[in-house]
Amino acid sequence: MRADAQRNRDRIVEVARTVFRAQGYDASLDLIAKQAGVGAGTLYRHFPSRDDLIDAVMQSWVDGVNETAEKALAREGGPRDVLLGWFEDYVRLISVHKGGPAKITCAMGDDGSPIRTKCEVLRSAGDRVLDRLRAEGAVREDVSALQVARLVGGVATVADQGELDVAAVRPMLEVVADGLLAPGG
Amino acid sequence: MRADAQRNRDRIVEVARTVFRAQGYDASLDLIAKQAGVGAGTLYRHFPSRDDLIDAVMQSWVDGVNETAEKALAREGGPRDVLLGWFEDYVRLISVHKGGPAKITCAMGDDGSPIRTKCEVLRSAGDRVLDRLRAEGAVREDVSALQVARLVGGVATVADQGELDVAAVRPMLEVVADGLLAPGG
DNA sequence: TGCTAAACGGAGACAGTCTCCGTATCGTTC
DNA sequence: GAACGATACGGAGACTGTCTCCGTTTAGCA
Repeated sequence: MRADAQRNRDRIVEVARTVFRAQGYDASLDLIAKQAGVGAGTLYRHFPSRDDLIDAVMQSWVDGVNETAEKALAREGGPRDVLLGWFEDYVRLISVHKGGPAKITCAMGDDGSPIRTKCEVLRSAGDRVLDRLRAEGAVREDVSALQVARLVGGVATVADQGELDVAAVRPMLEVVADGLLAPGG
Repeated sequence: MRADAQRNRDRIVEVARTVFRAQGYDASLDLIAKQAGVGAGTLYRHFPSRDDLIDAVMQSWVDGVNETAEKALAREGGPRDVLLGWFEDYVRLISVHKGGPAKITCAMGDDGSPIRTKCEVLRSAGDRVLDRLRAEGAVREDVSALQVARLVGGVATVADQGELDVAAVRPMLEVVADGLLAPGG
């Protein structure tokens, strides 16, 4: 890639990050282009669709995910605490940007999504946490990690769109956690 | 209201119902106006915001909700079956239109929402089901009916946006049900 | 220094939202 | 049944956002 192209691309992503954070993922792309000091054509050449831009914005964020999963695994306490801790972190992670929970949860399991790679990181992090708990026999076997991600993602989506605070989210996560710890069937 | 105004209003709602069902709640309002044979001004006078129109479209649908709750209460079987039956019906009810789950779940608990009245019907139906199960001591007390509605609504939202089928939704609802039946705390 | 492939950028086509205001219609009153 | 005021209509058009096309510019190589 030519040096000027790289420069422009970087600037677009940087501007998009701030704008998305402030206005959500449906902010005007032309505005982002203008703020980045490039033409609309340049933005669309680098990022043919909105999702492609979102994917780029999320790149740095991904690193935090794995770190968080490690933290969850290292947590003291019983399975319920580990699970709840991870759920809360997970919700926080995917809620960094407004509209994020819906975007991510929706893309999860959709192999054609432009943000697929980001979802995989999240999923494999979730897998690690669940696998450990399953190894301890603490969590029911008949629910896949993908379904857990969707459940918790659903809670996060509702919280995000309804602008609920942490206190309102916690009890819902408890229900999900208890449902997973219960024998089920 | 003048007779011609009433006629136009009715036609707009009828057209909107079909268009929303086919294209989702973000269909073009100008198109709906055109199909109803009225000017854009007429549509916007009757329904200042999109949500006002959605509210009107949902009116007939509300009647089905109470009926469904009665059905759930009359269901044979233990608390788990009653709960799961209601959850599945609930998801089906709010998923009649594409985008419905997010719209409804989001408005739930928001007193200023134009579709507030519709949500209340749903909530009171859910309350009746939960109250009966609580009276039997089958369901934990520390989770409100609103939170249950949000949990199940979250599942429905994810299913709607990710176009999941019933088979994928069922296990998630089971987790929620088991979480509610579990002692918790 | 000159050349060419690569990249730029912004005008403009298109689509959707929403308002404004001149025009038409209803229904009431005499 | 004619006249009138309140009510409602409708569509042009201002505005905003998306996305493309193509003439112009520039980086990087020889």
